[in-house]
Amino acid sequence: MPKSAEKCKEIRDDMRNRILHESMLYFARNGFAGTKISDLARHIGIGQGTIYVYFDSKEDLFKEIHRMINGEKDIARVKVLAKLPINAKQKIHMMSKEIMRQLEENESFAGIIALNTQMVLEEAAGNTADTAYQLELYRYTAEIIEQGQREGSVVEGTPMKLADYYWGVVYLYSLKKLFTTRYEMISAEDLERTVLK
Amino acid sequence: MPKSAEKCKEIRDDMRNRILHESMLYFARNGFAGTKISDLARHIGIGQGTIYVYFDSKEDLFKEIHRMINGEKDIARVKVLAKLPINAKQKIHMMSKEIMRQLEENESFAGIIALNTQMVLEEAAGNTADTAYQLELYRYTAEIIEQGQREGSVVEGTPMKLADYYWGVVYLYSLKKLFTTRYEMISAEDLERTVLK
Amino acid sequence: MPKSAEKCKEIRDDMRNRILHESMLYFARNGFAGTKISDLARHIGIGQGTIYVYFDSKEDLFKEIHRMINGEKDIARVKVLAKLPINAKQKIHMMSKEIMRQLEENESFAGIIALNTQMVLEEAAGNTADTAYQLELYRYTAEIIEQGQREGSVVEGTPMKLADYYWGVVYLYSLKKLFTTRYEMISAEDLERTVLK
Amino acid sequence: MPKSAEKCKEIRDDMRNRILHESMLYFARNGFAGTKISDLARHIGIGQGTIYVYFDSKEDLFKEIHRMINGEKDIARVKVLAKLPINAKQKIHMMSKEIMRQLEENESFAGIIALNTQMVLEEAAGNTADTAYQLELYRYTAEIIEQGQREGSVVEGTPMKLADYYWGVVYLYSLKKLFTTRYEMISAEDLERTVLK
DNA sequence: CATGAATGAGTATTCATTCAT
DNA sequence: TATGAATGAATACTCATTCAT
Repeated sequence: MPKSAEKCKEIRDDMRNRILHESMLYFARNGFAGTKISDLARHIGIGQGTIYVYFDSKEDLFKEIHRMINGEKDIARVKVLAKLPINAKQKIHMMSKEIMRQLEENESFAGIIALNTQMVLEEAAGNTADTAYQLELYRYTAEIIEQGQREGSVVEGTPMKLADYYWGVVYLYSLKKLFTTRYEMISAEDLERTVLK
Repeated sequence: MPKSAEKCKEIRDDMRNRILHESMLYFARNGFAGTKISDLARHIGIGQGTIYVYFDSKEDLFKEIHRMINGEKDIARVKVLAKLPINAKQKIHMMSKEIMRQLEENESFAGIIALNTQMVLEEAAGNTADTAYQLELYRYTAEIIEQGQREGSVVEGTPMKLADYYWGVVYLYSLKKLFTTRYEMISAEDLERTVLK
Repeated sequence: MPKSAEKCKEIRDDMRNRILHESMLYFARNGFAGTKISDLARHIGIGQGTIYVYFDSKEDLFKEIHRMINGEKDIARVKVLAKLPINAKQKIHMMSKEIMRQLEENESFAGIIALNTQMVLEEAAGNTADTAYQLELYRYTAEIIEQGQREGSVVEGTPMKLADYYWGVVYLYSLKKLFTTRYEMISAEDLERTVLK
Repeated sequence: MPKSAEKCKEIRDDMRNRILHESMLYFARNGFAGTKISDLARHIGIGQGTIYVYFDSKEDLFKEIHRMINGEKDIARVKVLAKLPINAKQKIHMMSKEIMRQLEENESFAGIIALNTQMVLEEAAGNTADTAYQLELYRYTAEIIEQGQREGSVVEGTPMKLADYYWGVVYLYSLKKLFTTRYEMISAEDLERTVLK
């Protein structure tokens, strides 16, 4: 019965993605050690056992979340941006606008950023494969910054340091979004000021 | 022959402070859930039981750390700064220099900032008493920012939002200091750019 | 396929009662401090964790055992007895026969009496709610004794003191039943002699 | 310096006896497992370490208490009583009076009886040496009971069972004395009724 | 000797994981 | 497949014992 098999696969994928998605925010908020499977399951609204139908272990789930995050193509945008034949200031404008929009509209964005940055911070021994993505993102940003420095629109300093600073602030407001309800979001201009003169 | 009561008290106070201090950095690095008493004790170089001689529970220890942090008087400096008869730009210069210096030299500073900000982020139901301190620090900073806006040296925006942004960046680099060894610290100028025109 | 809710509830109730029952005898024999959860679990034939699925703590389990004991309705029998239109001597005969029979046949009876009396003995600060039950049992016994004194079949003395004495002896032989294997049980007549002329 | 050595020994003995004595009541009340060395030391009013100057371990202390109890000569009295050329009823009268007096006046008596009986109840594996004493006491009492049965003043039944019953009641009121403050003591006559017609 | 701070083996409790239904 | 009751390894906490003062 190919039809039902397909349907089945679809249902499975739906559940898997639901767990993956809901878990991401939960882990981002509570950290790995601070997340209990029982709490997570209740939060998702499924039985504890169900998680183990789709993932081998808590750690496996966590890794899969990271794999999913890294699969996201928001990197592509920055990559494209870096290659465009416009000046750095404009690139930074566009990038900052886009980031603030995502942070506002896309519920998952904050989680993705938070988990990603936490991973980089922790430098979990040898997780080079995962952090590679982050570095790539930073590298493209640094390229833009370097261009800006040549053009005189960006402040002096190691480009990588400045890229790191820029994304650090994005991380900061991802945390705020994840944890608090009452806060005033900074503007794209505030964000840009990390690097622009 | 009973031990001299004074000596005893002194020994107790020393050990208590030692635990409190060493634990702060450990908690800041690993989080509450991620900290095992056995590891913590080994890290401090004492027996597990010793921790329970001085604190009722892991949670109690964590609370006492926060109480200690809040007892710190770095607030006083900002308070004083806010009242000085100089312009806001200078105040922000001084404050930023001081912060970066502390971050560089004082091992505990990063831990204090990190734990404090995490606490604020979590705003765990009714922790109003504890977060009050943070707000005070923010309030004085906001005052300086307001002054700067009147003087034309500080960008537009809600003063509290900008103060929050400023200290957010300090938090960011406290995390870097706590978690990573290889990173380039931003300069006082980079920090100032969050609020200065 | 979710387990049927009914079935679940039933399973849970069964296990809870099993733990409650088996623990009662164990606590009665070994006391609260003398009972290790690990031993208790092995004795019941379940995992240690299972106990914590049904009870919050060792202390909670102990309290629930007492609550269960107090819920027993052996009191009802004495209450009924006290109201019957027969003479006190007969009442005491019947009651004593019944008690000795229970002690012989019902494995739990000794445990119930032992825990109950221990509770009364300890009068743990403010346990008034729990000891109330015991007092009720004593009160009805005292009523019978008073009747017997009017009828001339019961010895002189404060009725409550004599009721206390009577049940004290029941406690005594509950302990023997719980702790020793080689002993000669007293007869209903021996028991009656505590109060009958 | 023989003088000071003597003095020293005396001081040592005083402390040892103090610990032994105070511990007896504490153990009788709380049981072995329920007694913490720290609580016991505070109760006696000495440092925890001091106990270990005089006793090897908690268990050693417990054993020494039993050794002390068994060294008591109240047995002698019953032994003498058993041999006197008077009738059993009188012997039982005298014994009961004496027991109730001790229970009233001698603070330690209740503790001695309680610990002793608990030991017998627990039949601590192979503690035959210790329980032997108890059995001796019971044997003499059983002799008196047997005499009483021949004389017609004592009820029928295995003499050892009746002796056990008699001393069981003494144990019962030792417990009351140890644990409660508000209770009415039974009279010597009440006690006698366990065995007398 | 007397003390009480420090300790770690022992005990209570939690939580990721398994498995019968 | 989905469930949640059961589990025991991991973790928090206690307490008998040691030892420097």
